[in-house]
Amino acid sequence: MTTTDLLSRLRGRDWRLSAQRRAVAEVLVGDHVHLTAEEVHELARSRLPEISRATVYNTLNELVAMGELGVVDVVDGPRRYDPYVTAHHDHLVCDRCHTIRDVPRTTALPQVADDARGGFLVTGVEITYRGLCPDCAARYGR
Amino acid sequence: MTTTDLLSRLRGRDWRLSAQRRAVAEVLVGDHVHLTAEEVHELARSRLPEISRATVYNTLNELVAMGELGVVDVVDGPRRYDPYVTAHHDHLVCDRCHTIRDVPRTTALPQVADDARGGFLVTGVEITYRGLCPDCAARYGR
DNA sequence: TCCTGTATTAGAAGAAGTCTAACTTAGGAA
DNA sequence: TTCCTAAGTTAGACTTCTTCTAATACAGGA
Repeated sequence: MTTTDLLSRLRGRDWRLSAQRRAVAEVLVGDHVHLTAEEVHELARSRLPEISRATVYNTLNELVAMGELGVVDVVDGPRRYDPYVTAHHDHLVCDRCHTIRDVPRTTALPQVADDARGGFLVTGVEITYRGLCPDCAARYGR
Repeated sequence: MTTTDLLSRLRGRDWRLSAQRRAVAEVLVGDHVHLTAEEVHELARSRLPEISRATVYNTLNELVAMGELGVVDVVDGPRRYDPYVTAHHDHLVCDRCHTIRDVPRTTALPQVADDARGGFLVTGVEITYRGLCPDCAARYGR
């Protein structure tokens, strides 16, 4: 297993690693983690009780801008942050409880036909599968 | 051209078509329209000045639940509503100005591998291409 | 040590959407 | 007609999530 975690990647960056930023980065560990800002704050607080909400948001936004953190939008509810940016993957989202599951991207990357692109510069593709997670499917689905 | 517009589709439904609901539906016309709730309210107001925000939101939510209206989430900024639900298509979203462009879905539908699905019931797939629209690419891109 | 720019903080403010309670309306029953 | 009921509408309060602001703290270089 050679996945480089967020914290080690950040050491190689020209980015001041304060105690607060470290606390945020330490919490964003694992390949299948999709935390809300609130959850990150909660967890970071257990390492550094005085860390503020604004700092958590600032840090998350910076990490996203640096490309070190992904964002998953589940339509309902708050944004989720995904530290697993080292391999392309897609998301299964439960329409009921908003659980997210990672799925490897096996299909060939979809392409936009040249004539449909109309001058648009395409830099990325997101595939989101929607449906019901096992729990919600058992409870409400068929 | 045989695209059935939203309003005609609604006539075939068991759904009371009040003046307010009609105003909302009349505004959601066209195959490449992605309005925010605020924009729908604004336009509906020009037909029915006393229509309230709550009614616009209620109506939009009902139409979405009925499957007669699509939702596009652009991560930043408000949700957009897309009356073009009669043909599968995907979206190109500008990361800077949040413009949306429809693209026909030409690729085969991506599939989730059985072993990655893990009991998840998949009901739909959304493909979102991200990048810069022509205007923003000219201004900021390379 | 001083200086400068970056980070952090609490709390206010903003944006988007939902909820509440009162009011209106339409249609059916008596 | 008059009454009744259920559905629809309304203004405005409220929630939730995120960003902004202004004050303060801090770190590293001159």
